[in-house]
Order: sequence, then C-alpha cells, then structure tokens
Amino acid sequence: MLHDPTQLDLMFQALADPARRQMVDRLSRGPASVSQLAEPLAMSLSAVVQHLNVLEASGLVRTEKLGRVRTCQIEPQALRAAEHWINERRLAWERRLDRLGDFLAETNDES
Amino acid sequence: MLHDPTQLDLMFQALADPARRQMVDRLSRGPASVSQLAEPLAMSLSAVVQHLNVLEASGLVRTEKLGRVRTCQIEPQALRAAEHWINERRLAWERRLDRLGDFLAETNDES
DNA sequence: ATAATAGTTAAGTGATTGCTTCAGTATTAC
DNA sequence: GTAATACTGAAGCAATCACTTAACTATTAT
Repeated sequence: MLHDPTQLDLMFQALADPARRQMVDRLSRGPASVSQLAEPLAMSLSAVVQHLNVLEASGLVRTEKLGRVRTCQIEPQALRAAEHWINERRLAWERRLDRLGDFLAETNDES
Repeated sequence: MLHDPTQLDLMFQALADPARRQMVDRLSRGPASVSQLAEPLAMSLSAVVQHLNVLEASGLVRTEKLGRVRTCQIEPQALRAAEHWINERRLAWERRLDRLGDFLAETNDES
C-alpha cells in the first residue's frame, strides 16, 4: 500500500501542476475552504474544484464538507510516501558513489 | 535556481510516469546505456528515448555520448530539489500540528 | 420567502502525452 | 566494403489535461 505504483503516479502527477502545488503550499499552513484555495489563483472556481479532485484522488489532500463549505487538509502520510520514493533512489546513488570512492582510495594505497 | 517553479513542474511530471520512474530506479543502481534502460520495458526503443529526453529536460538525468552509446546518470541535486519541496510543506504542516498540541496542553493545564 | 453564498456537474475545446512505425545516421565488428 | 549495432527524428494517432462557460443544488443570511 505504501509502494503502490499507481498511487505514486497520481501523487507526482498531482504535484506536477503549479496551481496544485500552490494549493498544497497553502494547505501546509493550515486547513482551507475551496474558495480560500481559489482566492490567489487566476482561474474559475470550477477549475479549482477540478484541481482539488486531482489532489484528493492522489491522497495528498483530504476534504470534509460541513454545511455548504468543504474544508481541505493535507495528508502528510502521502507526502511522506512521495518523499520516501525519491529519497531511496538518491541514497542508493550516493551510497554507490561512496563505495566507489572507498575502492579508489584503497587501490591508490596499494601503489 | 533551486526553486524554479517550471523546473519543479518538469521534475514531478517526469516522475509521474511508471516507465520513467523505473528508469530512474535502474539508474540509482548505476549508470546505464539507452538499450540497458530499455531492456526491461515493454515498449519500443524510440519510446524509451522519448522518456529519456523528458528525464533529461527535467534535470533528473544527465547523459553523455561516447561513440555510438549514450550513457545515462542520475543527477542527485535534482532529486534533492524535488525531495526538498515536499519535505518543507510536510514539515510546515507537522510544526503547525505540534504548536496546536502545545496550545491545547497549556489551556488544559489552566482548568 | 428571497437572495446571496459555496460549491458541483456536464459539455466542449485546444494543447499535450505516450506511444507507434518507419526511415534515417553514425559507429563498430567482420 | 558490408553488415550489425546503437541510437535518432519525424509523422501520426488515440487518450488525457487544463481549462472554459453555463446550468444546477444545497445551505445560510435577511
């Protein structure tokens, strides 16, 4: 579940759009309604709702409707999953570089 | 340069495709040629080259051609930039939750 | 009851994606 | 020189994207 490839597709796809990243950025400072998310964006409310649906489908954002206002929150576990995928690959690469450095240092010592 | 929004667009877009993530995963274990990247993928070599161009344009991968073989490497700085963007938002959210927890604990002490 | 607010849904449109095939160009092997 | 290898580039195509407008449904305020 933590490593579902299609979930990663959805999360990275969601983060690939600047409007959606701006929404996530806003939500990182606290919950917000749809209108509050829309306010700084130069597009229709309808477009914002569609972006929000993408974010919700990706698992990055969770929403709850009370009365007529829908309140949105970040889902930190999803952010952590995306972060983790990248981090593992970067660390694998860097560990490989370290081993290579050790090897070169050793073979130099034997000269 | 580290926080160029269009660079983040390109990086997250690049990571949104499972074939491209598989290529990055392969490269995290060491450099590879185009054919080596293509080998586990069920698509034409031409398609792989197109994916590779996306990865290169995003800055996640750097390539160098020697003779007729193009060798590909991960660019860890780019991975770090994507990782960092996510991490900052997640930490902002979690710090906020901590402050909220502290506040609730304090107001409870005053009962 | 009426009106304003907050959001939802559907249809349409032009641009972009993720492939394909086919026809190339260098480079290396025989 | 001929052939095999390792890509490269262009054209085409169906599907998806990021919007728009317009019509709609709830909920709250007066």
